[in-house]
Amino acid sequence: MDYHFKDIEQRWQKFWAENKTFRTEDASAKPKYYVLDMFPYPSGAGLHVGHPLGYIASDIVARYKRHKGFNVLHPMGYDSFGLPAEQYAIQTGQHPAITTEQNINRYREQLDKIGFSFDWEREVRTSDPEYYKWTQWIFIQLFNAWYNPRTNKTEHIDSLIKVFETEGFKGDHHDILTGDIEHNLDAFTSEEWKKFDEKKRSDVLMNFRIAYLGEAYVNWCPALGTVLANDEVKEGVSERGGYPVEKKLMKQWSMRITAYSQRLLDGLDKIDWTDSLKESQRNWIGKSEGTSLRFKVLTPNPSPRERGTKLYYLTADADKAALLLKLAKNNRKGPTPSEDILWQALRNRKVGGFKFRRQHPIKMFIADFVCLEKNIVVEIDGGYHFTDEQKKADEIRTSELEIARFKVIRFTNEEVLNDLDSVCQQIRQVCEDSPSPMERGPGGEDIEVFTTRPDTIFGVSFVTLAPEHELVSKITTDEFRSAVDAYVTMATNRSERDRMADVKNVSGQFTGAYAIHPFTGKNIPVYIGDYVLAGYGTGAVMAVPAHDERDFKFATHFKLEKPQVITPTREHSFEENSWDEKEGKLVNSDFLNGLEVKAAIKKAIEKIEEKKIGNGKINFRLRDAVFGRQRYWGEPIPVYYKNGIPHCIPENELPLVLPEVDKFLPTEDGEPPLARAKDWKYKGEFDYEHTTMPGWAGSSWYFLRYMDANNKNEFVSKNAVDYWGSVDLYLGGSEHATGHLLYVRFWTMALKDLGFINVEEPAKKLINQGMIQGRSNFIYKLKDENKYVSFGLKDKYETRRLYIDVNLVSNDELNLEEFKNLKNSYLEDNCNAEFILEDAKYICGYEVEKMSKSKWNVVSPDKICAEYGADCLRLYEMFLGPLELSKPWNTNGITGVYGFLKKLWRLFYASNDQRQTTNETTTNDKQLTVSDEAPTKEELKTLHKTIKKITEDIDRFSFNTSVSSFMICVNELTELKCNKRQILEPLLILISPYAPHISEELWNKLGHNDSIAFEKFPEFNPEYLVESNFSYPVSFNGKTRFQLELPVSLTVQEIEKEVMSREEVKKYLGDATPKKIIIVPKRIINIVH
RNA sequence: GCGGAUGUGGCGUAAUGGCAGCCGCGCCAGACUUAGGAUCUGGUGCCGUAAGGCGUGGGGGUUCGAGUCCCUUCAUCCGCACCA
Repeated sequence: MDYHFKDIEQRWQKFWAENKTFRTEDASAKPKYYVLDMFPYPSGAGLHVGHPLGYIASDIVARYKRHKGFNVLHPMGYDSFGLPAEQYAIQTGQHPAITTEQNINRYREQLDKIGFSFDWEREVRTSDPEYYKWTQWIFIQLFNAWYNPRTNKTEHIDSLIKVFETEGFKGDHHDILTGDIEHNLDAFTSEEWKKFDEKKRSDVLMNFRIAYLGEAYVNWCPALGTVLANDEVKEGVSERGGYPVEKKLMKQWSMRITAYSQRLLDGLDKIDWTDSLKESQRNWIGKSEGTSLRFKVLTPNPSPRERGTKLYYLTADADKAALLLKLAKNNRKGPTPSEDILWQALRNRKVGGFKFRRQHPIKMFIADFVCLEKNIVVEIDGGYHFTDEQKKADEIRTSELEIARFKVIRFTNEEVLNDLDSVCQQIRQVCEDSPSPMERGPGGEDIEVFTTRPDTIFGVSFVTLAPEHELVSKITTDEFRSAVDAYVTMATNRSERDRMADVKNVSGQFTGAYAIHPFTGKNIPVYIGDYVLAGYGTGAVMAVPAHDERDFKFATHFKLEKPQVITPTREHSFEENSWDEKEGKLVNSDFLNGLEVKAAIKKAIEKIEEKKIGNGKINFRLRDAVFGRQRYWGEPIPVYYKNGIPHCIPENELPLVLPEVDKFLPTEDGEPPLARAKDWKYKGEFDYEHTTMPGWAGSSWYFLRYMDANNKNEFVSKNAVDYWGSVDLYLGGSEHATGHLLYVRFWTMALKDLGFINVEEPAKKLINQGMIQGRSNFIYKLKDENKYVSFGLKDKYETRRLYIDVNLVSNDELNLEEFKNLKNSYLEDNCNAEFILEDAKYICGYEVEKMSKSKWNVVSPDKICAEYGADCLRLYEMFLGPLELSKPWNTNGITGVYGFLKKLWRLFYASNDQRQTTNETTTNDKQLTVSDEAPTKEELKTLHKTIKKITEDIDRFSFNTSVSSFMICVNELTELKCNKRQILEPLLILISPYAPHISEELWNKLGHNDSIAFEKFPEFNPEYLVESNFSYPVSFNGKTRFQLELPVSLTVQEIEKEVMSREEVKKYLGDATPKKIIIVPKRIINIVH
C-alpha cells in the first residue's frame, strides 16, 4: 500500500475540526503553555510560502508541549484593519469590510491545508466590533490615566487631580509631575486650579494623559492622506507604498509612550528576546545621559562691531549703498552751519569717548550723525522740517531706523547754534545711559540645550537651533528675518527623504541673535540649521566644533571659530577633523583644565547645577506615538467634542461602530473620511472624533484577548490572565521590532499598573523567523527570433533575459510542455517557441529577490500541498535551515523530504518479501506489516538516540536538525528491517509534531482510535546508548592517524598503556619520545611529541 | 557612521573546544523494469596515480587540540542613522 497523502491529510484535517481536537481548556490542572504567532494582515495576495514558516515552527512547539502534558494555547487571528484594504476600496469602491472578509476566508482555507493545531474558537479579528469595542475601552482607560513619576506607575487621572487640588503645579519644566511633558506648562496653585473652568482643566490635564490630544510635528504623508508613526516611516518614505513624508505641525491624538522609556529599556534585561531585537529597541528608545544647560539670549542684539562683523560700518542697503555714499559725500561738502558746528564738536569728542560719523548711509537713508557703537543717530532738523508732510516723512524715517535698531535723537538748528554744550551733554547722556531701549543686554529668552559633553563647554563657539524651534521667530533680528524665514520654510517644507538625502550638505542660517556664554560671558552667535532635530532633546545644541563632527562641518561652512578644549590622545589634525572621542585632557577650560574627559563631565555638571543654569538630565530618542489616522478603515476613537472639549463616550455605550460613508476619501475641506458619515454625531449633537486608530492599536493587546476570546463582559477576565500570564513563546518577523513589539509592551505595562492584568511583559521568549526570499528564474530569448537558449549556452548568442514563472520550473529545468501550453502568456507566441537545449534540457538562470508577483517568483503553499502534501511542506520548510535565518525559497531539495515520508510509510507497509509478515491482531489494517516482537538492542539505540536529539532540538528551537535526525532514524530502521511496534509507536509520536497527518494515520492503522496529539512524549533512556567499546581516534600533535577500539571501562592509565603498546604508534612516532599524552575517555587520544 | 547577524563542498546545511562536511539536493556509476519527475545499491571537499598533502573569508593569538574561544581585518545581509 502506497503513501497517499491527499486522502490522509484531508481525513485528519476533517477529524480535528469535527472533534475539536485542539480546543483549549480555559482552566486546567495541567501547566500552561502559551505559544503565539504574530497574526497576519490578510492581504489580497494570499499566503506565500514565507508566511507559514513561523506558524509551522510554533505548531511544532504547540504539539510537542501537548505531548509533554501542557495545556497549550495556540491561537490565530487577523490584524484586519489597515491601509491596503482601504487603498483598494478607494480604487474600486468596494467596502474594505467585504474585501477583508474575502481575504480572511482565503487565508483560512490556506492555513487549514497545512494542518495547524490552532484553536479556531478563539480567533480574533481586530476589525470586528466585538473586538474593537475593547480596543476602544482600553483607549478610554488610557485617556483617564497619567504616569505618576513619584510612584513610577500609571495611575487614574483622579490621583493627579487630587495633587492639583492640594499642591497645584509648580510649572517648572523639570517638575517631576510632568514626566518631561513636551511643552512648558505654566504654574498654578491649588486655589487657581479650583477656579479653572472646564476647558482650562481639560487643557491642563491633556498634558498628562497617556492618550492625549496634542500639537506636535508629525510625519504627514500626502499621498496616503494621513499621518504616520515614526516606525511607519522608513528612509523618509512611508513603509506602506513608499510615498514621500513631510513634517507638519498638527493637533493629533497621541500615546505618551515616552513616559515608559526607562521601563521599556529596563524590561529588556528580563526577557529572552534575540539580541538584535533588544538592541533595536534600545536604539529606538535611545537613552543618553547628559545635562541641560541654559544660554541667555542677548536682547535685542549687539552692535555689528560687537558681533565682530568686519564691515560693520556698512549699514546701507546693499543695492543702494553706492548711490547713497555718493550723495553722502556730496552732503559732507556742503554742511549747514549747525551741522558743521555739531560735527566739529562730535569729531573733537565733546560728547565723551563716543565716535560719530557724519552723513552716514543707513539702510535707505543718510543720517546726519551716527554712533555705530551705540546705534545712535543724531539728526538736526532745519526749518523745512516743520511741515506736516515732512513730519510724517520723519516719523517713517525714525521708525525705519528704529527697526534697524538705531535710536534717533533730534535737535533743531536753533538748539545746536544757541546751546551746543547742552546738545552735547544730551548726546553724551544718551550714549552713556545704558541700557537704552535700543541697546542689547541680557534679555528674557533662554535657549536650553541638551548635551552629553558638558566638559566641552569652553569650546562652545555658537549655538544652533532647529528651524522649527519656537524661539527662532522671537530672537531673529530684522536684518536676518527674511533670510531666516526663507530657510525655515525651505527646511520644513522639504520632504524627509530630501532632507536625509541632503545630509552631507551643510545648511543653516544666522539669526542675527547672540547668546551669552554662561561661563565666559562671551557673545556667541545663534544659528539655525536642519542638522539639529526639533524632536530630539531641546531642539537646540551648544556647538563645539573642535569636538563634534557635525558642529565642525557647520563651523567650517560658516567660517566660525573652533576653539580646542581637549588634547587628543593620538596624533590629530584639527584642521581636518574634530576630536570627538571621550578621551584626553581638558585645556583652555578654566576650572576644567587638566581633567580627563570623564572627570571633567562630572565636574562640569556640578558647576552647572551650582550656578543653577542647568541640570544633569537623561534624554530619550523615543517620541510619543501618534495615534490618530486620517483614514477610514480603523477603529473609531471613542471621543466626542462638546464646547471644544474632548470627552470619551461612556463605556457602556461601546462599541462606537465604524459608520458608513459614501466614499473612502477625505472631504473637500480636507477632513478625514469619517467626516463624510451622515448624521454621525454623539446624541445627534456633538461631533465625534474623525480620525481612526492606527494599525498597532488592535495588535497591542490581542495576546490578552486570545486568553478569553469570547468574553462579552470584559476585555479579558482576571482568571484567564492569571492562568495564562504572558506568552511563553512568541514568533514573528523582526520588522516589528520598533513598532508593534514596543507598543504591546507599553500597553501591557499600562494595563498592569491600572490593575487589569498581572503581567509586566507580554512575551517571555521571542524568536524572529527569517524571511523567505523569492528565487526568480530566467529564460533567454534570442534577438528577433522566437527561440530560447538554455542558461549554459546563452553567452554564445545575443539574448534578452525574461522572467519566467517559477511554477513552470523544477530544479531550474523548464518544463517545455507546460511552457508551450501556457495560455494568456505575457510571452508572445509561446506555443510555437523553439529551444536550444543543453543535455536535452532547458536550464533557467536564477536570482534571489524579494518574493513578488511582478517577478513571477511567488510560490504559494497550496501548490506544494497539492504536489507533496502538507506534511512534506511542513518538514521541508523546517529542513531549509535554522528558523531565524533568511533564505531563498528553493524546492530543489523537497524530493528528499518527500522520499523520507515514503520511507517512513514503508516501515509499516513493507512488501512481504522484505519483512516478515505481521503477527498482529489488533491493527486497523490487515496489510500493515508490524510486529509485536521485542526490539533488538540496535533498534532501541536508534530510537533513543533520536528521542534524545529531538527533545534537545525542540528545546532550542533547532527544527532543521530534527528533520535530519528523523531521516537518519528512518534510514537506520530501514537498514535494520525494523517493523517492531515498540519502536514504531514512539517514533510516530516523535514525528507527529512535525508531520501530524501521516502520524495520525499510521497511529490509527496501528489500532488506536484516539488522536495521537495527546500521547505522552517518549522518555529518553540513556541505558540504551551505553556501549561497551569506544573507537578512539588516535592523533599525533592533533592530527588523527588511526582508530583504536577500546573498552570504555578502561582507566586513563590503562588506555595509555594500551595505546603505547601499538605498532601504529611506533610508526607515527618514529624516534621521537612523546612529551605528553592527552586522553579524554570516550573522546580522543592525542599524543604530543 | 553606529549596532546586529552571517561567512564551511557545486547548492541548502551539520558539528557540548575533541575524527570538519551529518542529513538532503545535485552529480557519477550500477541494479530493477510498467522507460519514469518511481525504487534500490555504491561513490562524491580539493590537489595527487598513490603515499600523502591542503582545507571552515584573510591575518594573528590562547590551547595538547579551534569551524567553535580571544584580538584584528575583509565581505555580504539587515536595522538605525546629523540623536547633540
